[in-house]
Amino acid sequence: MPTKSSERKLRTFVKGAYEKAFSAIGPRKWWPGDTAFEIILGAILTQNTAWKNVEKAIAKLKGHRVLSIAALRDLPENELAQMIRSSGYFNMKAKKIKAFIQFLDAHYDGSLKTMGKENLEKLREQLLQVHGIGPETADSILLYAFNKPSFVVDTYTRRIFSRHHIFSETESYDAMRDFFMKHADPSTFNEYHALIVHIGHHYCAKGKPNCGQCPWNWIAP
DNA sequence: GACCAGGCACATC
DNA sequence: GATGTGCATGGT
Repeated sequence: MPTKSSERKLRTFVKGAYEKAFSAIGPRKWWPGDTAFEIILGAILTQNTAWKNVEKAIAKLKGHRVLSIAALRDLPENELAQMIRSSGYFNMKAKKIKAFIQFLDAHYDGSLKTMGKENLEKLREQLLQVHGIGPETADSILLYAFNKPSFVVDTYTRRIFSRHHIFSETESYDAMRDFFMKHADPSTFNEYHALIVHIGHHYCAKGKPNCGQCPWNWIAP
């Protein structure tokens, strides 16, 4: 149980980190993707995968003119898997994409527009029931495809903020999400996560706190 | 060749 | 509830 003064420090760090990062780096204008559906596909395809490999997969889908709900609904799973090879785990991800479309058809008559009218908590609960959609993917979809204020936590969030001793390296996903939901401004959730990913690319995967190479000055007071 | 990349499901203790 | 493992390509 954090004390009131430590709580205040954390809140200050969270707000300050965003402001520092924003002024150091500038707006990221995320998520990269033209439509809500493309964002959802990207969220699934980027699971534990470098974005560059996802771009190739999405380009291939576009090239075959199957980057739409209707086209992917009819495309056999094994053909879909081959098109998204570059994103890795392609058999699993093809199954996940199919599972999402089945969910959309079953609950929202295949309409993302209808789906977007549902409230955040209900949607999150439903998304987490879909095969292949865990907390990060669910929050990415909610925040970037549907503009709902659900903070996205990822491997970089854990890495960066644990190195700054804001929370432990083994902190649970929900605890970290709750932390940002409580301490950050909802209107910044979108940019905040985008900035974290940008910063994360500059933090060495292994490394001690303040190893001298990671750009601490981007967020530290 | 090792390690990493914007996770998740499932088995087992 | 914590811990371990399979999934897989592509860049450094």
